[in-house]
Amino acid sequence: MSRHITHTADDGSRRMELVRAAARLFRDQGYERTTVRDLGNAVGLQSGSLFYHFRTKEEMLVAVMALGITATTEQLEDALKAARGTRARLTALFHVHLHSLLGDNQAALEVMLYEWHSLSDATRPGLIVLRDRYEALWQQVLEEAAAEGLVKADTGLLRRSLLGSLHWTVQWYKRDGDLSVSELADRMLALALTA
Amino acid sequence: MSRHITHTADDGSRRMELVRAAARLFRDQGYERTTVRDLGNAVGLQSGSLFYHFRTKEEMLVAVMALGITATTEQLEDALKAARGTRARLTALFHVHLHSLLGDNQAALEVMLYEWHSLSDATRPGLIVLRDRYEALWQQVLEEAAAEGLVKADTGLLRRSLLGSLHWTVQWYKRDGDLSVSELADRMLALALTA
DNA sequence: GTCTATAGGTAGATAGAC
DNA sequence: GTCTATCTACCTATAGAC
Repeated sequence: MSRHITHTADDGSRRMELVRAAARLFRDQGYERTTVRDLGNAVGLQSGSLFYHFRTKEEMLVAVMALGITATTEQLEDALKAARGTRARLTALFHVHLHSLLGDNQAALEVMLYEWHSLSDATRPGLIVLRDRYEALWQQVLEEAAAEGLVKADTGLLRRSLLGSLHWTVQWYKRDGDLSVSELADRMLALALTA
Repeated sequence: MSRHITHTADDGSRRMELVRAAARLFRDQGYERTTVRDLGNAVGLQSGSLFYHFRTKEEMLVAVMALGITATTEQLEDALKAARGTRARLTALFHVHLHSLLGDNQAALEVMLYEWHSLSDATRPGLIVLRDRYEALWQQVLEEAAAEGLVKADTGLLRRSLLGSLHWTVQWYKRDGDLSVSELADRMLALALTA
């Protein structure tokens, strides 16, 4: 009765376990190179059994991506509510994003960013909605900051540039180095400030 | 006798034709989803005939990537030589990079940036050398600019942030919009300047 | 829910004729 | 150099037993 449900919430826990395993595999090997046998092994199932939980392999990719962007959006909403003042909200943008991207067991957002071309045309629009909701939070804070002169006024392009900078960190940041994620967030914010 | 040569220069022209077609297909569909039959069709060959020119499909990917980064490096070297003054050299960084990434028939650099995980461990080091040579040019100019107070002093992180911003443009820039590549380069440079 | 077994398709690569 | 033909391997997904 609960087969093939679309939502990504923490239900049956079997499904969620699969999504988390898929996130790590898709990030490390790429979606196409990850086989359903790999996915089964990762959770101790035969490959055929996966299709009780998901209709197709692509449905797993969509679930991973949706998890990545919705979880990050929720974290950002909470952090923004707690932040007092524009400067604190700017800080929240950078910290939440980088921790979601580079923190432990945080593969889902990276998959969301780097596997767009593996999606079919049918599934892309739904994820675009989720992405736009996240970016709208950024846009609001940036406009507020620009009004106070904290950042430059070209906020639309600034949003895209900053998000690009942050997304790219997954390509070079080494967790075992001496730069912590929080330090990195602070230094990247400093680069964006006008003063 | 000239089978399976490694260099990417404009030799036989057949090989180069293949590399250019592969660049477009790899960019549009991704490396894994592009079949050797697709590649053959694109140049009017049967799939088996490709393997006279390249030992493996991956060798084609490496050729595409090497072309993308070396061609861009050469263009940047030329532009930097011609530029008078630090400000002009900064401008060259942004313009060359974005035209190489977003200009007509410029798929190779994008493949270089977004298909790293499709490379085997054996082929990656060679491309890293080429990438580092390109980024070294950026680093030099940024340090020069920082010394003059044109950009912030955290040049290592600045280089990575700016390159991330520029790389990400392929995800949202629309060539048929009203923003030209040159305008975009100028506006992105403006965001990076301290004043 | 998970298993075994396998259908049905397509992938990269090779061999030998021309 | 390119073609035809094909090998071998592996892929996603399904069927039916338990």
